[in-house]
Amino acid sequence: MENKPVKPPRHQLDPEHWIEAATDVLAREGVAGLRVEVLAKHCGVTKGSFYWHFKDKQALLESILERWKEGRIRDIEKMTSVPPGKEYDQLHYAIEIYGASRNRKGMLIELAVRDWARHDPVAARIVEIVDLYRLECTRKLFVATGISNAEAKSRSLLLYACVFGLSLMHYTHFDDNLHDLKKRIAERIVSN
Amino acid sequence: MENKPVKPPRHQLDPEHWIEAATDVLAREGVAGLRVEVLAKHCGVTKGSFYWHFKDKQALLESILERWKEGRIRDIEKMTSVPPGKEYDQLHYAIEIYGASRNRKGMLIELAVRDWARHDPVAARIVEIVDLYRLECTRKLFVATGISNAEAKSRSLLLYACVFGLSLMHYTHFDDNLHDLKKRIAERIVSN
DNA sequence: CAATAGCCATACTGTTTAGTATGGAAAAGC
DNA sequence: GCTTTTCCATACTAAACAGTATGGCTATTG
Repeated sequence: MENKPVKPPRHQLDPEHWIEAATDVLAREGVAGLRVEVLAKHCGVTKGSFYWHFKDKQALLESILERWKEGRIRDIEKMTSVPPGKEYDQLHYAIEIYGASRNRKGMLIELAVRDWARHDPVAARIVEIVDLYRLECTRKLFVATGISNAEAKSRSLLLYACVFGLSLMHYTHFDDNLHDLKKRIAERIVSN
Repeated sequence: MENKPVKPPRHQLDPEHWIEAATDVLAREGVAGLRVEVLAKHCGVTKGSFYWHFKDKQALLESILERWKEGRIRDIEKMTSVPPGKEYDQLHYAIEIYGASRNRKGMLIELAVRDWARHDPVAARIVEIVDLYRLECTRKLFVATGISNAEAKSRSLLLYACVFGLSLMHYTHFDDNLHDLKKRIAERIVSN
C-alpha cells in the first residue's frame, strides 16, 4: 500500500528497491509470486532493469532472505533488551505484538519464509538461524523472571510455537471474546 | 513411497487415484507442485487421462480439499471420543501424536493446506471448518477434565496453535533433550 | 560539446504450463 | 461378431516464465 505501483516517474532503481518490492509480493503471494517480469511491472520497469542489478532470480531470493534475517535479529535484540525487572512485562508485550493484527504484514512474511524453507535448504538454514537466536533471547528473559533454565527453554519454544501457530489458524468464529482468549493464553505461557 | 510411479502396467485409473497421488505431491512440494502433466507422469499416464476424470485443475484441487476435510473430521472425532475419566490422558496423547515424526506426512499436508488457504478463499473456508471442529472437540475434553469453559477454549486454542507452530519451527539444535522440552510443553498446555 | 558509463527497453530463445481436439485401443453390451 | 462405451495417447494452441543480446536514453565526466 505504498507508492511502488503508482508512480513510474523516471527510472533509477537500486537493488534495495527490488528487494523491498519483492518482500511486499512475498507477503501477499508467497514465494511462488516472486516472478521477475511481474516484479518489474510492479516497479514500473521491465526485466532489463532487473538483470542489470541481479545476476539472476536466485540472487534476488538470497538477498531477500539475508535482509529478512538481519531485520529479525535486530528486532529480537531490541525486543529483549530490557532493564532488569521488566522481563516479565516484556514477555507479555512480545506476545501481544506478535499477535497484533497491525503487524499482519510482518507475520505474512514470516509464514511465507517458513513455507519457503520447507522446500529450499537455503531458506531453511536462514529460518534455523533466526529461530535459534530468538529462542535464546527469549530464554534469557524467562530465566530472568526466576524460573529454571530447562523450564525457560520450554517456555521460549512454547511462546514462538504458539505465536506462529495462531497466525496459521482460523479461529475468529470460535469465541466472541478473542481478547480474553488471547489474554489467558499469554498468561499460560508466561506466568508461573 | 508407494507404487504409483513404479508400475505403469496398464491404465484404468479412477478419480480417487488422482486425488491420492495429488495429496502425496501436496505434502512434498506444496500446492505449487500440483501440475497436471507432472501428476500424470507420476501416475504413469498422460494428461489425456486427467481431463477425462476431471473437468479442469480446479476440480482436482477442490476434491483434494474435500477429501482432506472429511479425513480430518473423522480423525478428530475418533481422537476425542474417549470414555469418561480418560480425557486428561487423551489430551496428552493427542499432543504426542501431532508432534510425532512418524506423522510427518500428515503434518506436511496440514501445513501445505494452510499455506494454500492464505491465497485461496476456498481452501481458507475448508481450514476454518476443520479448525472450528477441532477446537470444539478438544474444548469438550478440557471441560471434562474439570476446568472452566472459558479456560477450556483458551487451552484448546493453545494446544493446536502450539502443535502447528512447532511444526513450523527449526529448533532441533536448541536443546539436546527435546523429549523433556516437549514433555514440559505438553504439561503446560494440559495441566492445571 | 563530445565521449563514456550507468541504467533500462525491446526483442528475441527455449521451457513449462493449462486446456482442447481427435483418434485409437480395450472392454462391455447386444 | 459387431457396435458402443470407456479410457487414455498424441498432437496441437496459447500464455507465462527465466534468461540473453542488443541497442537506446540519460547523466555525468572530460
